[in-house]
Amino acid sequence: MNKRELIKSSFIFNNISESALSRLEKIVARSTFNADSIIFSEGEPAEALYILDSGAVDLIKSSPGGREQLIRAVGIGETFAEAAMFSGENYPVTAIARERSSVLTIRKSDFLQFIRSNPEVSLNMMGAMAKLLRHLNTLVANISLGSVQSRLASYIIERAEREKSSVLKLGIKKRDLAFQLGTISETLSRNLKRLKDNGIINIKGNTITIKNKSMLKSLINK
Amino acid sequence: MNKRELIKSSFIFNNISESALSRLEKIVARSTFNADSIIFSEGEPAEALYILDSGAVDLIKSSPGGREQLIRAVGIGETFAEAAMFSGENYPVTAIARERSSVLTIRKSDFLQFIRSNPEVSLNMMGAMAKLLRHLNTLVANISLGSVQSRLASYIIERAEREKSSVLKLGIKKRDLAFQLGTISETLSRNLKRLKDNGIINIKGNTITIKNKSMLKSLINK
DNA sequence: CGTTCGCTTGAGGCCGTTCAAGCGACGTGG
DNA sequence: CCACGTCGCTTGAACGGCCTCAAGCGAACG
Repeated sequence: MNKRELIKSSFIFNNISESALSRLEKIVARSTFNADSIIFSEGEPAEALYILDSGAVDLIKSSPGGREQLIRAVGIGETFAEAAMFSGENYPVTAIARERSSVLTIRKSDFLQFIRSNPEVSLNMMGAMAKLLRHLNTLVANISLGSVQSRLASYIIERAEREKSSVLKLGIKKRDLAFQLGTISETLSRNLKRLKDNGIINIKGNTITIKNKSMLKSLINK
Repeated sequence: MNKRELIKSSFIFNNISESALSRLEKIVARSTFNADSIIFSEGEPAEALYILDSGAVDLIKSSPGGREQLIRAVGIGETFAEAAMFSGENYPVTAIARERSSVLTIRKSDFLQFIRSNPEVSLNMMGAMAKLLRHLNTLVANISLGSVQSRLASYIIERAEREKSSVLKLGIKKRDLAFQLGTISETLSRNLKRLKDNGIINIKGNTITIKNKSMLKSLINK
């Protein structure tokens, strides 16, 4: 997509005026990252706000021991590194491009100056941050209160409802799904088997078929 | 504290103009909650922004099974229910007054209208939300990547550094500390014992003395 | 002096991890 | 075209962390 179109289609610059859009174009840069490359690392000085154009970006936290936790899978048109704009000096997470990805960047000082004269962008920004807060709230609850079984159930239900189908083609490796659920492939494998053994779903290769949606729903938060 | 003073001392209305302060006074109400009473519940329609005046308020998520996870212990002068102002219709968490607490409330519509004409408040609000995002990021990491031992170690280190002392008077029941660390009193008890047995800390009643700070630090994120 | 409260300690069990092995699909080179 | 490697996934065995349930114990208090 061309830069102008992309800016307009992003959540935070939605419905922006033409004149503001022109000013924005001057302070927005585009850059590209290869699969598995790091866009920024936790603890680095924060310099820019990012908007995902194409590809896939994960925000993760990692422990000294090498374990990782997915914080957010960034959607296309979404911003990331919002918190770095308004508090602290460093990025709180690491951003990794999972596939070859194109992003827009706005330098922190440029962005802060820009929103001063565009209060409607502030409102959008607060909307975006509020959504994130909600996301993180439920993430905390999912991790601490729910089992892998429960997180897997919500994942399947959520995707089924989004795609309005009871047949899901995963589209990602099970290893990556496990990571997204905060576990490892062995554990995911065992949990899928359990759901299958209980007659709740069917699995064939990379495809899951929901056989008993209400039982699946009843497993959430257990 | 009187209302005017309190508003001025809160983070998001810091350095506000006199005229704005006068307008604020008209839309701010004060209310009081007894210990262990619920201020609002997760899922309820969100009607107001809150500022903690005095007392102690916890924001929690609970599971159908009755388990709870502390999301945030609200500090005095801090706002809560920010996310409810800018996204969605419902509160994402439950707010409980742990002691008798006094809070200021601003109705959602009043607040949204107010910030439109006070862009500096928007900036403060974004600062507050950004801090929260950071807090939640580290909370997720702590819960999912670290053990109870690790969370306990960070808690002790953090308090010791804040209070600039290697002797800590807990000031809360161990049961509540356990909850704050996302565990239960038995597990906390065992972990304190382990630290003591390893010569890292000393415990006498409600007081912890750090004997080996570097070893304690090395346990964080393990 | 007995009850209650907060805390500790023990026994047992569950969930999820690690380590290790097996297995089918697939591709490549002999 | 087959043999052999790799890759993604599954399955088993063992282990460990944390929870539950239950009991014990000292301090505070009526």
